[in-house]
Amino acid sequence: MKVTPDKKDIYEKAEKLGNEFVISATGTVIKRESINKNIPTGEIELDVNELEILNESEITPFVVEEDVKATEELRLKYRYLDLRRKSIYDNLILRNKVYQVAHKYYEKNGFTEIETPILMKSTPEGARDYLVPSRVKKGKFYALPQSPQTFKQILMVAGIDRYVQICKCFRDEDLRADRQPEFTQIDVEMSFADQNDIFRSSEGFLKQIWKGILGINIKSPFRLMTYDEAISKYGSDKPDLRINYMSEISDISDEVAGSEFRVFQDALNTNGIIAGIKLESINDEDGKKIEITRKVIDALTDFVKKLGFGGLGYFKVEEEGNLKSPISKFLSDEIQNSIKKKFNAKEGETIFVISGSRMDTLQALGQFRSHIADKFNLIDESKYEFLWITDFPLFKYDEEEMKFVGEHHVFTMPKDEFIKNLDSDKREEIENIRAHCYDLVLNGNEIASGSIRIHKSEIQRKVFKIMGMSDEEADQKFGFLLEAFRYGAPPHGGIAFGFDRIVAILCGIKYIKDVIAFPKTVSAVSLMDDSPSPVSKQQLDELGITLKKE
RNA sequence: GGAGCCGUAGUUCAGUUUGGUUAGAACGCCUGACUGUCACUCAGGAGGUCGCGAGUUCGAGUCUCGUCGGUUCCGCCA
Repeated sequence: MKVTPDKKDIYEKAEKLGNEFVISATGTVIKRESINKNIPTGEIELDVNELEILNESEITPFVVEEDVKATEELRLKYRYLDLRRKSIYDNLILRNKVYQVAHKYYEKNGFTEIETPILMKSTPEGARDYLVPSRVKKGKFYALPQSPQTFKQILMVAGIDRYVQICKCFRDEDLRADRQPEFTQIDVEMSFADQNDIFRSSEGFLKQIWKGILGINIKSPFRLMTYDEAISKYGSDKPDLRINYMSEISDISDEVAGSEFRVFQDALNTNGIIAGIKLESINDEDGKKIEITRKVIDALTDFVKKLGFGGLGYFKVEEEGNLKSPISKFLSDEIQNSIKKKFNAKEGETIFVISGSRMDTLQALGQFRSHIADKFNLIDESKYEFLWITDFPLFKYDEEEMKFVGEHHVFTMPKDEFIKNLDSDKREEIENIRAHCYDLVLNGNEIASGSIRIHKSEIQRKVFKIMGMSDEEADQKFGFLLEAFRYGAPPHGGIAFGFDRIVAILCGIKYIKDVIAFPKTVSAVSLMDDSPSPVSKQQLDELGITLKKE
């Protein structure tokens, strides 16, 4: 804008303008005398002949600028100011585009969007529910849905054979950078669908998103990996396949079985394993070789110690293929050679080894892999690595509660060959049951999860029974679903996408708060409107609620 | 429930290791100068419950304990 002092009234008004004022200016667009190519409108300006201040702004609690300096706390309290920043605004615009792709894609493929209730029955399985007291039925409560799971299954029974909904889900659990107490899912369910039908449909959806929003053609079908393979090779059920210069995990229990090394013997004697992962020779940004020094090893040892391991074994492969390691003196040449062979280890590479119970060891190596990848920048950020993880266990044994709990959710169909194990009372046979259950992983993030569902009440009852739920209990909690299955329920299955996480990845950010207009803090508080908040005694009385004194 | 980090002008931070005079800087804000700025510049100025509460001490922003808030991770999240 150009305002010269000869236009006295306007000049004086313009002098009063401050940051975040809302104004209306009228004038002639003219070419700038001094062109500034750094700003979009840098070649023109407005020669103002009318200026009106529509609304003034007080001094803002923080300066609204792209490179924001304020803490997250302040930004959340004054969310409307933070949302004025282009980067946050752009995230919401992108989010909107993903909604539109979802509506169009599923509409085009014959899906019907149907809303399911927000006030529903509390289901005790899974996450903690957010509860809503009933005024009319005092002492009774609704729950906010953890997901519309039971309703969408009922819709299948009702003959709505393709359902979709972009819906809010609520889980009263502790939060993380990628977890909010309320979050958005794209919830999908199809009748007469097998796993492949769900996969093809979901891949088509994600292709549309990536094409429409990033202009990237992603390849499909996506890679498949069973849960067991993911755990044994990557120590995680959501491996990040963008990591370079690191080998898969190898179990070397057989190779070192004959060694005298106490730590290894202890692991084997307690039914554990010895496993490791290899770091290839790597360079820093200047192309200089990164040495795995004593200092580096010490830091990595601290890392595995924090995970509950006694220590970290390592072998540095030197020239002529010798293994340099504090523990090589315990290992015969033969054993050392077989380790080298197992990892196909070459000069300049380092093999890291830990031992313990199988699952703990593999998962620790999985975390170790991510940790190294972060530390040495081994992640190829240009890639989008989609991966289906399939064949999850149906149950896992909860040592604390001394009972089986659903690994995915309780409505998941076991794979055919394991149906007979539902009648077993052996822990191992129950744990071996694999389910028609799948997660979609992108760059190490779980972005969707689903399963083929149980559509027969007798199988559902068996599953409930294994989880320690009697028929009476099952009827009380899920009777409506079991009953529905008695009236010709079609086979069905579905998936739910983590909408916030997908949008965050598309925006290239790690934290889902910045793709949500009004997010909550890690203690589930909304700093802007200060919720949750106390309510009046009258409100509580109407609900028949008395607060306990602390 | 557990662990780590953070909390000092309006804002972002330094100062805390090793307690010691009047708690500093930058940006922002206010006043003035400047007829071409666009991270303006220049001169001047205001602005502090060092999150809160106890304790130790002659003396606490600094040490101890507790507490509140933010954040990251573990547990948890069918």
